[in-house]
Amino acid sequence: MDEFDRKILLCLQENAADSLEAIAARVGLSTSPCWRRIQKMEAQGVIQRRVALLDPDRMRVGVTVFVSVRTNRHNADWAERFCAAVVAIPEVVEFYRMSGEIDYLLRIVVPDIAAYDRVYKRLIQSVELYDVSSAFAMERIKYTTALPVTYAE
Amino acid sequence: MDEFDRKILLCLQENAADSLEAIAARVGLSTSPCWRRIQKMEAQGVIQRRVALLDPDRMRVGVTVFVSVRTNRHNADWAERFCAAVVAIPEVVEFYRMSGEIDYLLRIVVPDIAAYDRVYKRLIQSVELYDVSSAFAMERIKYTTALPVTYAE
DNA sequence: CGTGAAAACGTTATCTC
DNA sequence: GAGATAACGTTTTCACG
Repeated sequence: MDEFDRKILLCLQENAADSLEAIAARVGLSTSPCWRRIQKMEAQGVIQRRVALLDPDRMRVGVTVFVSVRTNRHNADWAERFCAAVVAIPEVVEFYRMSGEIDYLLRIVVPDIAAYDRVYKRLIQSVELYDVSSAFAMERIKYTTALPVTYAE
Repeated sequence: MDEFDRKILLCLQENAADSLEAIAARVGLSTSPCWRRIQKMEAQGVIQRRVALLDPDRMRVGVTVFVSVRTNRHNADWAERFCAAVVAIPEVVEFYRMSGEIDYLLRIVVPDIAAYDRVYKRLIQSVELYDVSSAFAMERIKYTTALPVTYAE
């Protein structure tokens, strides 16, 4: 991956609605090679897909909660049921298995604390959990879907 | 916002590359009213923008680290300098001011632990921090940019 | 890689019912 | 809201330098 590809990815990560012509102009290529590069990166799976980003406040999910989960049930069957239950909750937008003290970390978006409580109850009744702790975000200072392009080979 | 709008948003959050015709067919409208609804939601700012999502592994940023920051400097000047420094780091993809024990939470993406250490050093030399603790994600079980549409009015 | 051009396709806008 | 249509722009493919 060369400088041109990296520039194309920077553009597409910022704004995927731009025309091919506009992208080509910005990266310093003509449309044909620019188009060929985008096709190649889509075929390779570097570019996974294009999505629309919505305004959380206007969608009434302005409250972000990070939920740390600890378990005492370290077996595959439990993990499978827990993961399936969490993935099915639409308010859970991120879900990681962690190293260290905390076993799982969830990011949840809801309109208010009452709505969070309903999600929390759904969570704890899905499977047995050892410890669940919630931390509320007061302010979203940075949120980007754009990955750094500097490490790509 | 009615059921049609919500269905349109579900589609666009999944795949913004689909043609208007395909979206209209899926939500059960003809192209004209579907197009008008999308235009309206873009004008209102409900739909913020369209972006390309890249594969983290192929971009060599497969390692996700959550960094919890505590400070003893609770003044506006410090906060401004800290936020400006963090926002400028491309590896930081999410950055929240939190309630409770932790003052700030960052999500950082890097290729490996050595690269994380370089970001960590950049972070701690930017401003004085009371406590910084890192938690590594072992597995990304769910990650979506799609907000739940059920709360929108 | 670049240019240029043609065909195919999708979008936008308008109008009628 | 549906459906039709026309103008317009973009995407895609191609041949050639």
